[in-house]
Parts: sequence; C-alpha cells; structure tokens
Amino acid sequence: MRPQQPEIMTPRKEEIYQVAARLFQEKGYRATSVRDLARALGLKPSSLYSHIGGKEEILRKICFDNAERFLEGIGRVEAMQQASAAEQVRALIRLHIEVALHDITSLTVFNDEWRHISEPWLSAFKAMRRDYERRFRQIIERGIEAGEFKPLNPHTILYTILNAVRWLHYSHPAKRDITPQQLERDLLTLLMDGLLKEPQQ
Amino acid sequence: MRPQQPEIMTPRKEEIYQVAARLFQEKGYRATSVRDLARALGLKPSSLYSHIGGKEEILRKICFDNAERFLEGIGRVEAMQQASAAEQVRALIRLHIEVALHDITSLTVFNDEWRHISEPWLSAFKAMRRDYERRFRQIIERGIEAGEFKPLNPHTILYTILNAVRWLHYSHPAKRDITPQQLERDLLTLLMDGLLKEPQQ
DNA sequence: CCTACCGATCGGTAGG
DNA sequence: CCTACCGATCGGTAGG
Repeated sequence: MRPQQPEIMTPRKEEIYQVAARLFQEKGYRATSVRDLARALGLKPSSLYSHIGGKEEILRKICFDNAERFLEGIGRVEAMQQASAAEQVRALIRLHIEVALHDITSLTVFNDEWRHISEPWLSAFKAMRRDYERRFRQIIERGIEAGEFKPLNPHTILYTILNAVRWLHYSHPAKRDITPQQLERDLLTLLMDGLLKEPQQ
Repeated sequence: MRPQQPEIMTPRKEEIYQVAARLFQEKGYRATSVRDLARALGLKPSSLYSHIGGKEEILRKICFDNAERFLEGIGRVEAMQQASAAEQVRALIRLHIEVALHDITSLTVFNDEWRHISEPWLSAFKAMRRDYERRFRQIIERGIEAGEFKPLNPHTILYTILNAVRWLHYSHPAKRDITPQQLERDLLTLLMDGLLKEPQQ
C-alpha cells in the first residue's frame, strides 16, 4: 500500500521535493499549482514530469517519510525496557521536538496536508497514525496503572501532549529568542509536571 | 477592514453557511468547490449567488466570527479584576473548551482555513490573532512576575496551552466516552499543574 | 528540458 | 432559483 520508493534521489529531484514542501507549507497543497512549483524551480510545468510522477506523489512522500520517522522513534522508545513510563513519555516528547527542529517545513506539510492524499494511500497513512497513537496511549496507560501518572482519561492525556508538540511549528516564529535546549526543558516541565503524581523538584 | 455585516441572516443563508462550514472542515476550503456546496444544498451553482457574495465571503464570516468570540472572551477574563493570573488562565482554557464544544465545525475552519482569506481581510484577521495572543501572554507574564507560575519562557507557555486547546477538535472523535466536565477537569489539571509553582491538591 | 496542447474544472455573471 | 455561458486555471500528456 505504501508507495515503494527507490530511496535514491537525484539532487534535482531532492530540490524539487524541498521546494514543493516549502510551497505546500506556505500556501497549502491544493492552493499550490504545478505551475507555481515549476516557476519556483525555473522550469516549464511539463518539465517537472520527467522527475516526478505527479503532484500528489510529492505529498505522499513527505507524509509517509514523516510517519515512518515517528514510528521508528516510538519503536526505539518501546525498546527502552528498563525505562519507567515517565521516561518513555519524556523520550517521546523529545522525539517530537527533534523532528520539528530537524525539518519544520516537511513536518508542517505532514501535519496539515495529509488529508489531500488519495486512496488507497490515505487509508494506509491513517492506519500508521492510528498505530502510533495506540502505542503512545499504551505507554500512558501503563504509567497510570503503575501509579506514576495521575488517573486522568488516557485519551485526554494523549491528545494534550500530542497537540502541544504536534503543532510546535505554529510557535516557530516565536522561537527566535530561545535555544532548543530551553524549549525542550520548558516543554518537558510543563507537560510532565502536569502529568506526574509526584513531580520531581 | 472587517466586512460589515447586517447580522440579520435569512434561514436559507444560515443553512448555506452551516453546510459550507461542514464541507470546508471535511475537505478543506480550496478543495470545496462552489458546485460541491450547491449540490449539498440541492441547488444549481449559480443560485447560490443570490444569497452570498462569493465563496470567500463565507470563509471570512466563519473566521471573523470566531476571532470575535475569542476576543470578547479574553475581554471578560481581563475584566476579572480580583482574579489571580492562575484563575485568569484557567478561565481562558475554559473559554477554548466552551468554544470548541459550542460549534466544533466552525472552530475547525477558523483554525485550519484562515490562510485562504485574501487581502485586505487577511491582514485584519492576523492582527486580531496577534492581539489575542499578546493579551494572553500578558496574563502569563503577570503570573510569572507574581510568583504564581514557574519562571519558564512565556512564549513556550503560551503556545503549549494554545496548541493543546486550539486543536481540541482533533481529539473530538475520541471524546465520545468522556463528558465535557471530565474533559475540562483533566485538561485543567494537566495544564495548570504543569504551570503552577505550587499545584493545589 | 522544451513547445504545443488536452479535457476537466474552477468561481462567477447575464438575463430571466 | 433557473438555463446558458464566460475566461481562467487546473494537472497532465505527446512528441521531440
């Protein structure tokens, strides 16, 4: 279901994907035309099609690449066998900050434009998202059962954390005068102290 | 700059706006055609134009109505002269939950589709948003200065809260088995305990 | 990577 | 609220 990709991209193709991501982020996928993309690259619209299969192929790659990044990340977190649930949630929050700082443009498109993927890929994408959220929620539920976390509704906890970090990019313009380290420390304080029964001092 | 509106809407016009909001939410503004809207209403596309001025007029009304709802809300919060900063932030979180539960469709369009507003309205809309965020941030800063809140970066605090509650609608499907009261209590616990220096027991 | 071009769809108007 | 229609733009293809 996932479009098989050769993983080898020519520099030109890399550039096309990067410029497209920026345009999708700025104007939205539907409002970005193939002509907009061609113009931004200094090409005629038809010339794009020797590099790409179509407009949607770009969107799919961006969305699936990010989905895989998060799924790999949560796999590593789950593999932390000795870790408490609190340490695992902390690692997941760090994962989201990391991905956001790594390529905020691509992450924004992933977050905001995925619904324009057509079937059958859309269903595959949604399944990956559901899988990620289910696994995140399981970690939260284990933390509650272990008495580490407050006995709040696991869905509410999950989506509060996810929304706070998922749309980190909306606060990006305001992040000029803050280091990634400060951002991480403050975010972890806010979210973990709210979650933990006995916040550490 | 704000499009003056007669505030009196015929039932038919109300219906058009409501159906449009639902389509904008489901497919996005750009992906919703005037023909889609007409079909959903059982009309010919051209017939819409005796009720509305154009497609974008609907989007503008939805966005400005919600912006005004939030600005009125923060005005009431600022008027709570005796209140601590903590009580004011709590009231603002409640305001977001209230708006989300009141009309989640309209709020979703406001949050996700505003960028498709054209100038000069777009600038007016952005100014309203900036104003809201500035006033919210001032309350946070007063809480820090008063020693109520942890001395974290005010921007990080603001956007963590805002992102957590602003995209409340993404967790809406999961809210089936939780009452608004439980949702409010859990959200306030998570966010306020993270923020307060000395969380109340 | 180009010229030339396709059918489909877009938001919207004229006139009744 | 309709029929009839507009110019503009859409994603994409043929053929070189």
